[in-house]
Amino acid sequence: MRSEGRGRPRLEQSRRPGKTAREEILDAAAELFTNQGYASTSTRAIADAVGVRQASLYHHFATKDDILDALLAGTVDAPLKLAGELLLETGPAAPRLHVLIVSDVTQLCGSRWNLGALYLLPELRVDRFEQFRLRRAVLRDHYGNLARQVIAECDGPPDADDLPFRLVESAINRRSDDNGCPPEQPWMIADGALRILGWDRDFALMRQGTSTRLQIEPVNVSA
Amino acid sequence: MRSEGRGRPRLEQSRRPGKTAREEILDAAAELFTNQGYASTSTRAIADAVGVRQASLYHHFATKDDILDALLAGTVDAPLKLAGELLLETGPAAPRLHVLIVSDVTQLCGSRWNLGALYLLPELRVDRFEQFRLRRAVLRDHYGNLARQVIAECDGPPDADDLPFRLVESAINRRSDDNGCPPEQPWMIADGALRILGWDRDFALMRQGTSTRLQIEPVNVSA
DNA sequence: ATTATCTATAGATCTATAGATAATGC
DNA sequence: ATTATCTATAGATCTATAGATAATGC
Repeated sequence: MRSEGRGRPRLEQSRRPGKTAREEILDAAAELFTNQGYASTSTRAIADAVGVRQASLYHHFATKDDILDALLAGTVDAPLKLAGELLLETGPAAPRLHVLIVSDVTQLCGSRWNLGALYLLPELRVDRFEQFRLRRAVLRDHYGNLARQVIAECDGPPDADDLPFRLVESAINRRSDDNGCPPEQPWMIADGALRILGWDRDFALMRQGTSTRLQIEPVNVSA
Repeated sequence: MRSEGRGRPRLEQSRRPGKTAREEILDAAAELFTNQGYASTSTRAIADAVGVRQASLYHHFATKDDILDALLAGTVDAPLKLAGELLLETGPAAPRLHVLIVSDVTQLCGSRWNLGALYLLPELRVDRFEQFRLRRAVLRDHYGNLARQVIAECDGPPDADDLPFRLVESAINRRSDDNGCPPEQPWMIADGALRILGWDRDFALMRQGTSTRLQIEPVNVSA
């Protein structure tokens, strides 16, 4: 995979996807963290999965925490950016929320490893990960913002504003329980989020609009 | 807390709730596992939190895994029992699902420690915890069963049958993110679950029936 | 000279076991 | 005798650092 580079050659051939050693390490760590747990995965195990010596990891990451942080940061950036853009748009909130959800759930279900399963780790409660916790809280707040607009538009239940975010993240649990999501998962969750906010109009039309905007192949409404 | 018992006296006084040493250990472990993580919590830390020597734990539990298993088992028993009973009843499914959800979410939000946060631990993927995984899968299946009945009754979206279970467990995430749930959380989730299945009738009446059956004080419908 | 790897290891754990000890129960 | 604790420790880790080595770049 890697062409021969600068430093001393490795003893074993590279087996991981990734153009750089850093990417190889992140891929191996993601697999092990999601399948065996963060604290239960030793730096030795990561190194073995990459095909380098344990100490070599420390040329690329100062600590084990830094590896986890790099993985987590990568999962919130895109959703946060999209949510920020959608919040600035005008017009009815329902289609914007629908787009955000389909995009996020597609990402959560389709990413190479189910990194979302690490979001609830008690290990993240320390200072080291405050940055990540804050960014996820901002994303949650953006969801709440859009949700409250939808509720106002449909005269829906005022308390339900946190539920769309929770439904989106439930894709993580489903993927973990079933070793994957069904292809319709993003649409199912997006429709469900609108329904739970009191929106009850033409779901087929809504899906059409979202699939056009995201340039994702649409999935038929099943009801 | 404990009256002087059979064996050699402890060096330190007991500081934990629990009538037996076993209960004290479980309480300490629950606090540490949910706040610092399972693998990151050493048996020494548990022993310190109880006020005994590290080796003394092994008189009550053969391994650290056994402590976790005992904690997890305690969280599924009651929901599983109630779900089984409700499934055997006849009549419309919506009120039965509503009762199950209010009961389960009340439990998830009100238990002393947020043990649900351990459900997604990758560490549970090993044989040792198959029993627990199976029981949780059965509970999920019961939810799916009731959900499909509601969907049939209301001509709701057929794909949504997994979502009530996911909404219920989202209370775990909320509790983790906000260090607690608002008091209306069980009702909000129960109503939301029905709504997402296409049920859209008198929520106030439904809450009334559930609160009567569970002998829980009702919470006003906010919409 | 710089870079990325390697070997070797310090020092700090961590789980679990062996066996002694100090209570109560019979 | 039985029970629940204690002390002590074996043996296996685990993270991170120090310093050597083998490439490329200038």
